Amino acid sequence: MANLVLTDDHVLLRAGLAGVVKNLGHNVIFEASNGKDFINKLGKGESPDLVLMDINMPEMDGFEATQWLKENHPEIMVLALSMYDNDATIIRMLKCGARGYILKDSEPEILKSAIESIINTGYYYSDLVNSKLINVINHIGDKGSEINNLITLNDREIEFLKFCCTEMTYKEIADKMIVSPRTVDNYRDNLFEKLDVKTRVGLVMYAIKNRICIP
Amino acid sequence: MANLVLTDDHVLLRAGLAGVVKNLGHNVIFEASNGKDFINKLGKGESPDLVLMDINMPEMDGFEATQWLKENHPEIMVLALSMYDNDATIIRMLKCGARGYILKDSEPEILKSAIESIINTGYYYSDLVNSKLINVINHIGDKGSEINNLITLNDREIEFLKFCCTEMTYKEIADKMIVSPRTVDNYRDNLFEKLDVKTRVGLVMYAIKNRICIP
DNA sequence: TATAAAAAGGGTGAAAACACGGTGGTGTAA
DNA sequence: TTACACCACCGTGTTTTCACCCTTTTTATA
Repeated sequence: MANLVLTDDHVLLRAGLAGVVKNLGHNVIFEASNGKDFINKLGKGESPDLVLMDINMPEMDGFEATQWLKENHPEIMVLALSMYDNDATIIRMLKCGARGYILKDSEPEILKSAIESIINTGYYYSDLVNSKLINVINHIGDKGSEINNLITLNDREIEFLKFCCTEMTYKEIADKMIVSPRTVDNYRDNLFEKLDVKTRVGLVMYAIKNRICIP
Repeated sequence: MANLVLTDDHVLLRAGLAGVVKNLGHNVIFEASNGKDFINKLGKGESPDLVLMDINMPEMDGFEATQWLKENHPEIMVLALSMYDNDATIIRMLKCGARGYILKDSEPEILKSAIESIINTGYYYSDLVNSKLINVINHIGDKGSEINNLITLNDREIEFLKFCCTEMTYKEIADKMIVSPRTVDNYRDNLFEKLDVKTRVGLVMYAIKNRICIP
């Protein structure tokens, strides 16, 4: 029996999770609809053992909220709960301090295992996470591997990627970002190299897969 | 009190929905994880009054399943349950026969209203749906409005849109589709006109928004 | 002040975007 | 039947943007 917090912007999913975890004998001390909401509610009253954390949320996403917990309340553990199973998201979430990562279409049985494992051992490494971790190990040092460049996407590049998902030309993007078109060329070419893509469509697909741009 | 079926590929969300609708005094006769699964399970045993239908599902999506119900079991009503609130999706789902459309991040109160309204009156038109419908009315006849072209996307154009979401050049797409590059130019230009976009990125974003391409 | 990183630039060939015209098959209706 | 509209397909161009190759200047930080 543990004290949990649910953080997800989908009320109905939260209601479902609450029901499931209560059936598993755990206690939901509060629910939050995004990272900001979570931080606000934390501190008032009891502190949770474990947070079930959605990733894609408005205001403040799961990455930021988990990172914040790592820095401010390292004793509170996080189980990431996501719709997506792409490498970059999983690795990034683990880097932010998540103790485990499960998909939203998991069976309740998986959720049960994950919660219990994290409460008892501090971690839950599912096959999904393990396979991604192995994948990372196998690709360390690979030129152009996105895994090596996860953290090296700076604010400027993220901003640029968002603009790439619009119908603006690079020249227009340069105007928006108040830099020379040549600089934008550099942003693009660096990202081509980093993300191992060759066209703007490749950039757009990367941005969407990694929720840099929400379509 | 009505007999419901939940169709969604996310087990945890289904569990949540089940809890919520049971609390509302309704009866969940079975759950399905996608359209195909739903059709298979239908017929065995009791027939539902209402189906809570997710849209984006593997195997067979909510559009197809709802269309199938309209043609084969028009007495079974559908409440669409979606993550997304874009015009095209809502209109398409209503065209397929859905009696209402609510977002997954709705409050349980909304779900309650929707279910009761559909059971009692046959329809649930939320503000969301109404605003989209009004939007449609206001844009009927607008040149380039995607609303007028919802159904006129043919198989060839859909196939082309999928290829647009890759890093292939138009020439390579032409080879794949076994037509002349010039024909591909026409596909593209027609879609520019139909979807009111000006660049390939616009096509990609449309394809993703409308689940023609799943990133 | 050495050094790395960010920004800006020049030039080139390929691709994309846009324009205008043409063919053959289909269906509809005067 | 002829005429018309419609659609899928293909051809020849022009202009703009993209993708990729470099170098130089500016800025930041050790």
